[in-house]
Amino acid sequence: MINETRFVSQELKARVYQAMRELNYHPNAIARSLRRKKTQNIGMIVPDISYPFLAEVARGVEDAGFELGYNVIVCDSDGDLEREADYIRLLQEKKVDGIVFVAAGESSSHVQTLIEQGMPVVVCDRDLPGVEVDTVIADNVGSGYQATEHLIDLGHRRIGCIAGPQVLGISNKRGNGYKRALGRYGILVREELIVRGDFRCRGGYEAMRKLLALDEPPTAVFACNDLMAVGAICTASKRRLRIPQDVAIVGCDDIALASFTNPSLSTVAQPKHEMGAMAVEMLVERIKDKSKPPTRRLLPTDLVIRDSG
Amino acid sequence: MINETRFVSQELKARVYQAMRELNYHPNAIARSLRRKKTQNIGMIVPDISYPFLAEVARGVEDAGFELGYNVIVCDSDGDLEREADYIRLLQEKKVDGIVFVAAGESSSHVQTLIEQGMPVVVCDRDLPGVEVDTVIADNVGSGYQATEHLIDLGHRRIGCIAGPQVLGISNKRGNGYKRALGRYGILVREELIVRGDFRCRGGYEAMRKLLALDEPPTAVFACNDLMAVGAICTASKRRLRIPQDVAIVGCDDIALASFTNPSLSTVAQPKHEMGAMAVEMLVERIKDKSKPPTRRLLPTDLVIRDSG
DNA sequence: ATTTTAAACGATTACGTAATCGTTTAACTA
DNA sequence: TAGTTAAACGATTACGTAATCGTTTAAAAT
Repeated sequence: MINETRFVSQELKARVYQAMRELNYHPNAIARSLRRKKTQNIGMIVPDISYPFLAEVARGVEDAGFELGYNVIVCDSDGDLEREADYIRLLQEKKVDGIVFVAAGESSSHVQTLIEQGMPVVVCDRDLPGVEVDTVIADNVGSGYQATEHLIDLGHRRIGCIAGPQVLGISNKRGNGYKRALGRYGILVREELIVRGDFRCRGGYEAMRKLLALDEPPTAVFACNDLMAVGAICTASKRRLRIPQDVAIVGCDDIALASFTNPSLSTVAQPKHEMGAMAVEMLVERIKDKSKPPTRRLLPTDLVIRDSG
Repeated sequence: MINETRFVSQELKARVYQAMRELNYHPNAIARSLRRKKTQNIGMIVPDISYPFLAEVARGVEDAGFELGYNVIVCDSDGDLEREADYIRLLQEKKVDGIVFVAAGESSSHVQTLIEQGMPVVVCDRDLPGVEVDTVIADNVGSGYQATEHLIDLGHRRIGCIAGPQVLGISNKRGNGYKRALGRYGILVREELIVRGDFRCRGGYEAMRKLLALDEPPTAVFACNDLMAVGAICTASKRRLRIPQDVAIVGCDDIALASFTNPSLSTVAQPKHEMGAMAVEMLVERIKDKSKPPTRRLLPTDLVIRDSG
């Protein structure tokens, strides 16, 4: 009938559609979901949808979902493992067909549990160790490497790094790329040149102050995301340092504002929208075939050279 | 039983919960929705979730939804009325309990239709003319007024305005506030001092170029949002103009970055998170009682004076 | 002792769809 | 002409819940 499951004569078809119009009939997706055992809904769990980077990833998820016939239930875990667990339970009860997962913490237990219960999951933007799960991620090590290599190419040897919250954690691949580039070019990694930030402007601002307070401040700085780079530029400007002559600064992400900072920000562009869209594509593949082996996609990043370094 | 609809003895209760644990039983929200005729889901229709302002509003919606027991299905209309209509149909078929609506265009026909069909709706962030609907909105006229009055207080008389896409449309309340402030202080509104932008950095950048190209450029500029203000700062900096001495600039929104531009951006802070949260609270009230008269909440804004003006 | 009342719980049914099964009619083969 | 096959469609049932109705048992009232 309506769902083209068998042959229906033209005449009856016409009469049915006519009646649908007259009665203002619209299919009830809830009843349909109950019967078909699929909802055409997917969940997206993120630490904070208002964080610009994730907002753009979410937009990619949304766009691909629309294209492929899925609605997206967005869940802000707020970096809170308990709230994350609450949302996971809710999404399971609401029978979403799959989940795009941007983890709140380093732990992989939540995803592990989901997988074991047969829920299709794609982990997005971060690696979770020890879980066999579809993953889509940007080349973060490569990003740090690209940025640092660029600064080395410019002649810098004393290069600082404004890292994320956990310098040693799995999260800081970008910091690892920084170290690898230094090593590759025979430059000693100096721990005093690596300062932690909080991935926001304020953290970059404070971190830059610490770097500039060193006896021998760096001549260039790689900030592990653009927000912190903006904070770092702010610090340098207040000190009346010229960028890039006195300190060069390179960020990471390429947020929309990066072209319009003062000076404009050199950065390593991340494929944010693409990452979200690919997560959904992989998720739909997984929904279709739950038995195939998990894949891991590493998306390349682009060095964008502007005026800050 | 589980839903506390009648008395059950302690003993049986214990046995039931025991069995639930043993069988790993979890209620099926789809079946429950079908039976109860409510889904505990709400839809949020926005032009673009990756636009920072809307991302923060969405976060407010998400937080209040979580608190009140609702999940949020986010729908990006992408400013496209057809896609908006598609999403509306989908949300209706999926039987969301209500919709938070940030309209794609100026037309109110979509909302009008929703209302007529009995769907609870709260319009957020923009007024839709001619529809009786719950609305929560920031004081945009007041914002423009506050910003402009501040510039007048600083002694400026020749004040430019970087407006949104439709200068005359209902959308540009902030521009109207600008005009009202000028009028209030007996300053003539000069059309050549009002330039349209696109609400993004690029548009602010271009608009500022136009303003500076005038025979008599303004000594101060009110940009109708912060992204355009950042673009304007960028233009002024490239021209080696000092801010605020040569041109003062005031923005609107107070995005996270506003404290870290160079110089830091004076702006009119909008209650973004609060607006989203209030939209959900109003929506839940509406869901409870569909017959009460619609209300309109006007949220106050705050002038934040920093270094740019 | 008999009736009344309430506590406690089992059993039935509707929600709106889609898959399955079964029935009618016509066409086609032997 | 009888038997076979397929086209076209109506009718039944399951999906998992919650509201309603009905039944049993015990306590309370007369």
